[in-house]
Amino acid sequence: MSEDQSCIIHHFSHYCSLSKEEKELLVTLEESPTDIKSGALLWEIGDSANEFCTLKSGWAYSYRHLENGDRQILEIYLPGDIIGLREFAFSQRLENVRMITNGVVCHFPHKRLLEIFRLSVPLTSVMFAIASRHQALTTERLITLARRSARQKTAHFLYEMHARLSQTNSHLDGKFKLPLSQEQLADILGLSPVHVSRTFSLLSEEGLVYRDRHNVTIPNLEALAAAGEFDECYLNDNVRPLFEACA
Amino acid sequence: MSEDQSCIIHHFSHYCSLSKEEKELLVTLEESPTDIKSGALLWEIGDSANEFCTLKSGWAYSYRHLENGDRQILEIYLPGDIIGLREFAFSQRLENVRMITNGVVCHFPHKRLLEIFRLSVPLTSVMFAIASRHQALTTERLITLARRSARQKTAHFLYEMHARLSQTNSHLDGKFKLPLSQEQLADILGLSPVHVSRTFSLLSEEGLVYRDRHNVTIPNLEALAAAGEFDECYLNDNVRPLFEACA
DNA sequence: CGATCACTTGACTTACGTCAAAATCTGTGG
DNA sequence: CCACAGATTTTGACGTAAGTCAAGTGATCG
Repeated sequence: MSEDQSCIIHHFSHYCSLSKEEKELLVTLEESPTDIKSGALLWEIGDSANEFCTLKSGWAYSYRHLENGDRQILEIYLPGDIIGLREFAFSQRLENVRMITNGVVCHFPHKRLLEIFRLSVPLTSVMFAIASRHQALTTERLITLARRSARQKTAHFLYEMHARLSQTNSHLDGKFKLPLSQEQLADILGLSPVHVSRTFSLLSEEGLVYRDRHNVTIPNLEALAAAGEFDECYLNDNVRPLFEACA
Repeated sequence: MSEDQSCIIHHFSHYCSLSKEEKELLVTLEESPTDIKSGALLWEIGDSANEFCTLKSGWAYSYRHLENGDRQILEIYLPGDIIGLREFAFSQRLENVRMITNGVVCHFPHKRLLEIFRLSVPLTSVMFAIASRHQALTTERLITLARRSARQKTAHFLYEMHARLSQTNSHLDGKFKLPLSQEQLADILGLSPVHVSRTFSLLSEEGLVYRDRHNVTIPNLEALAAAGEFDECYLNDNVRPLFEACA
């Protein structure tokens, strides 16, 4: 596998420029890529947790069921993301993970992370930075879910997806494919499916978001960011150069 | 400063037994303890982020303001907690942090963390484990805030506080001091202050929680856990031994 | 002993949920 | 190319948890 094809290297390079050795170390995390079908489970709550996955292609999501049968989707994973970081401290899975589309994942055991710790301070720092960025993302979503209106939640989510996709796919230009049903959107946003439908209608009337099946068009990104009170800071802008760590 | 007084060592020991050298390394993180008054800001959003704090004593909380003036409290910090992990990847603070009570904090620069990365794989693992446990906590709160009723939110929060306090203070036995106003509770739980008041009345009528000023009494912990749909897993039970890392 | 602050209680409003029916899309086989 | 079945999505009527406003009741403190 060439380094250029590795989306994990692409992901890491975002934080810090990497030496050849570090790249080689990372490439080993993406051995044995496995095809996986849309709708398939990667793992379930309670499964033993001793590995991470990198998502080479496709979308996935993690979720939990509540006692009343509601489902909360916790995270949407996009190509290049690492799945399962959350459970490094635990012996069991704390959440279910399921593929949204067909995709390819690579498994690597937690032990490999310890090797990284041993071999490269820069990569360790990047892993830590990724975890902390992840945390920032979750926090932002927490604020949105706890406090904001359906309109703001939806705008915020769509803007976030666009922003995250832009990172790897530079010329989206306000258009992207969102392979999620409204029921799934409801489970992400903490709304009912019918209210998601109404909210999309509203956003469309306002000219903020047009949607045809799974194709989303955002004519004015700034307007949508404003509608969702989206705070740029937490995603990219201030990602720390970490040059001290890498130098 | 003796090692026995160090609450950071106590905190870390929870994850993994530490060698003498590692303890010494940790103790250096708690140099220069600083008194800090109730209500004082540790930092504000936008401040440059180049250090963590350990909280030796007292309570603190992090928060953000929304555009409509609402405030969301993101995290309550208890003695032994590390504040500011979230911002390791960022150059600026993403949230405000304020003391709830008088307390003592110790500052240590991000660079020290890189030293830890360099010097000790076990400590690096523990740092990572702490970050991942933190993430688990935030995720659980996200689910609660997004999906559950005021009664469940309140029960969940109180149970969580009790559980976290029990970790360092073994014989609480259902009684503890909660130095938070109902307005602050509202800002944590995503409710209005008046609804917090009503919810406490309800919990009290149900015999689940009694409260006199800032003193909370929980006669039946299991009943409260059930009311809040509290899932033990995510806090302690499954914290990974990490022996492989330490051995 | 007022003055200020935190909490409680009640009346009314609102955003979102629920239920159920209608409309639309998707795919399959004839 | 059409017909039909099963999902999704939309629309409408109605219910409810929690918000808002405002007045009242305690605490705490100079």
